[in-house]
Amino acid sequence: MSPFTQKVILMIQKIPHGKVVSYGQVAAYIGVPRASRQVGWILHSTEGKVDLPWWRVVNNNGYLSIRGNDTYSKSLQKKLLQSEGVEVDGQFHLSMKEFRYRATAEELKLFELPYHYLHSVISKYV
DNA sequence: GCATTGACTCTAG
DNA sequence: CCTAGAGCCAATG
Repeated sequence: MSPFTQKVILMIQKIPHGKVVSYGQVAAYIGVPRASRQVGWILHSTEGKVDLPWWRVVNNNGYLSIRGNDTYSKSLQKKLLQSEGVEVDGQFHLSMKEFRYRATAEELKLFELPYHYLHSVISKYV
């Protein structure tokens, strides 16, 4: 397991109950701002193998973008989100404005991001 | 090493 | 609000 993968997992595990983040946000928070697709890729490849709140990761416009139709599906993701208070509509859409988790500098400390970069990603997700 | 593959994102129109 | 297209980069074979 690469350092990148470990950071992705760690970041996802920090998402609080009842909140969501986007794939790109996870990537940005660990210091690789354009690696959103890899975050999705990792989530797919580790499904069922790693203990992490995968359902709290959605795309940046608020839609659930999990692809699976069987065990891991949009329906399951919707159910899990709603069970923790996140409202998801019939189009599998939710309000990022309302439910997005915003990390603080303190919470991102372990990723050792350069000072100016750290503050730019924090201000990016207001 | 090279090509392919995405649970992505951003911009333009 | 929607669609198309380009860019993205870790993981795989």
